[in-house]
Amino acid sequence: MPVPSRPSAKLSVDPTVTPAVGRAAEAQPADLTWLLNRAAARMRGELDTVARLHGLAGVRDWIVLTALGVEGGRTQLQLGRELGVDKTTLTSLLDRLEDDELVVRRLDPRDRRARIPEVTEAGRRLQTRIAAARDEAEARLLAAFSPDEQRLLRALLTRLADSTAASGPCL
Amino acid sequence: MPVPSRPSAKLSVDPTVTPAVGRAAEAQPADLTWLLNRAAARMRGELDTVARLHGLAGVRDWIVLTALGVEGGRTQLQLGRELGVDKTTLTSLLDRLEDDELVVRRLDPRDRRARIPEVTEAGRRLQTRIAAARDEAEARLLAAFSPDEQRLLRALLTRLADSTAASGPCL
DNA sequence: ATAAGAACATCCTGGCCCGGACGATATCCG
DNA sequence: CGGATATCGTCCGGGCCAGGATGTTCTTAT
Repeated sequence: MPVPSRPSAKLSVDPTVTPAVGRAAEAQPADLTWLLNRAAARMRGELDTVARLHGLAGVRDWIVLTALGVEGGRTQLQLGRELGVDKTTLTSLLDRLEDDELVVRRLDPRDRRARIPEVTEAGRRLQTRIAAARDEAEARLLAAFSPDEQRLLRALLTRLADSTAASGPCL
Repeated sequence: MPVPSRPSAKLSVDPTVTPAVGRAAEAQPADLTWLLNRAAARMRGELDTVARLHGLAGVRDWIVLTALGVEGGRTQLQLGRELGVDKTTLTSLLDRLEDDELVVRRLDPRDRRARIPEVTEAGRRLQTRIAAARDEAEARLLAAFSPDEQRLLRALLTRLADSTAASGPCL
């Protein structure tokens, strides 16, 4: 994950690599990988907290809910691939969600081996609530940025995310 | 952790954002949490691959190596707190690194309970090699960005990372 | 000086996740 | 039509990580 920053070279004369592991952020061009992971971990943690507060077991539950809400009709395997979770993990995730009445496993009418998970009305409502809370949390963390900066950040990250993995897993 | 927010969404109503009613206004901003996590996961994966290619078990090993290279003299517990890994996990991490002669556990002369891990010369060399490979990988992923954009991205992320967690764990 | 309590590292146990095997079903091909 | 092969979902075993218990050592108070 994150990496304790290291100067991509340049002005650092020190062969022992750049100092500063976490604190004292320091102005040098901190390693991008580390910066990204740090910021991402923070926001993921925030979202995870929100999800737990709303009764879910973690972020992943919410992601599954969201994915199903965006587009249904996929089998578990397809969904797993899309989300980047192992099929077996998805099984247990869905078990829990189904217990909580947030999703239902319907039989695929065209393939009786396959199950097609669907969000229930309750699941949809919960997903929406959590999304709203997440937006709020994001806004809080972005308070120090001007609208222009926020747009810029989004734009840059979008380009970066797109260029790296066209449609890779997101977990 | 990210959220499968929608693709370039055009006409699809995005459930991840406020469900409002009709509003088509505003090209809704792709969820920042998802963008960040996606980009971060990609880069972390890249670094992990690099670390494995160089004989390590994963990114974490490299992070430990780096942290020790930056500043030694810390006990395992202190190091664990700094890095955000559980002390027990750090124990096994160090076991492996010590087997590979990349670090050594010295006894703290002032507290015989404590061990002070130190990087060996071999460990230092390996750390440097991997850091160089990482810089290369980063540069590759940033190829589509102009120098100005790269600086801007770094600056924005630095602000975000700083504002979120002053000195939280980095794992 | 000594005894009580805290601190450090390790070991052990439980939980989570992935890879492989299994039963059920679908598809292909003769 | 019928058998061989591939696919879907679930179950089982191994590996990894966090939390609790343990042995050793340091610190503090009497």
